[in-house]
Amino acid sequence: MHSTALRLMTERGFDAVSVDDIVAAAGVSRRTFFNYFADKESVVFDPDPDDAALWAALLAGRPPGEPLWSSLREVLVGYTGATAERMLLQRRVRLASPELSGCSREVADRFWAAVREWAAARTGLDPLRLDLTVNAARTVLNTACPHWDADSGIAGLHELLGAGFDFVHPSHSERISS
Amino acid sequence: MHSTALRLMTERGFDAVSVDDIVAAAGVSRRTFFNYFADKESVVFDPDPDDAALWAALLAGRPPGEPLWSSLREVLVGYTGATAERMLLQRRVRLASPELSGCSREVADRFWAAVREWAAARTGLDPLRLDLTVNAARTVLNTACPHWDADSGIAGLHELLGAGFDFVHPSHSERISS
DNA sequence: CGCACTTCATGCACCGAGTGCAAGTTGCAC
DNA sequence: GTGCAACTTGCACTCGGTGCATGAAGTGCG
Repeated sequence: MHSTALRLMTERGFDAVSVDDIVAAAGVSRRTFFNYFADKESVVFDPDPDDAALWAALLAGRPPGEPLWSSLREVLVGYTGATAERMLLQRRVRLASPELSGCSREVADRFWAAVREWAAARTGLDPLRLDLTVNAARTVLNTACPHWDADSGIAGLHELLGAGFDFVHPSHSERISS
Repeated sequence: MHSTALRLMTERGFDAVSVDDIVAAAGVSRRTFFNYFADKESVVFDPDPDDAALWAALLAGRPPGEPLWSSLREVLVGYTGATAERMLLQRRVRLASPELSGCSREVADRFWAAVREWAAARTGLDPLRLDLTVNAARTVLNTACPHWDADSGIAGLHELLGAGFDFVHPSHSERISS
């Protein structure tokens, strides 16, 4: 069902594919679709259920004392690398769906909620600066993706991420996160 | 109609107020509502029609040679200052509407499109870094607002904006925008 | 085998957002 | 008055999304 939906969306674009189209093509009922996906956007942006374990491992694997900003970069590189096919597929859906350009979201909120929680437990940053840092990382990802030429593969995205993380560099994040 | 809608939303929350509620309370037809607002969210987030002139003046008023990052901060301070009542009202709607917490948007896309265009014409930044800078500014605003205690007035927001702009400081933006 | 139990898909009725269109209504210029 | 433009309205319709009850498998067990 998932792949059917994504196929239709890459062919026709997000808005041009209704939920009825998807369930008809996938041979399931409309209600079943909404048992699996919270909404239509979830088809594109929600991670595999077991991705939670993946990003938890990535977060847990960051060496103690590493600057928060560096940790965020590495986790994003690791996560997008491990889910490269999904990222590429997603990119194709976006290219076919100009109406999604206003949607600044590349990975699910659950991911960022986990990141924030992890960062809060790890650093002594005040809440404002903590949110600024995490949201800045999110912005780097969300800004890099539209500039990403999918033909360059996931390495191309990682290059953009690296440049973005170097460019947007919240001050003092190394000193504070020690 | 606009004030009626905002009043209902601050009382009951965004989702708990249907468009039918609004038009019934305002004494207009449902269709007329959608002649004035593109969608329900526009009631909360869209600017006054003549705000466009305001932000255009703010952008045009930045001294030549000023670092892009500083310009963005000053424009945001100026804009939120000039529309202080709206910002405060908006904050109250958000507080009454937990369902809006996932919506990272404080001012309309039109505003940011204008900012981006202005910045593109003004600086020699490559597209990626340009988007990173503008989006970082947007993130600072969107992050500051949830941390804003509306009782502190618009000055409280400006304090958070200042701290945010100081903390998130895209590298070299002074040198490049010269 | 028959029985209970859970799990999952399904149909159905329903709500709310949003659009297209055609028919009015108002007001203004001539 | 007539004509015209701008605005409002009602209506029918599409689509996304939810609550609920039903019913079909599949599983463990005596």
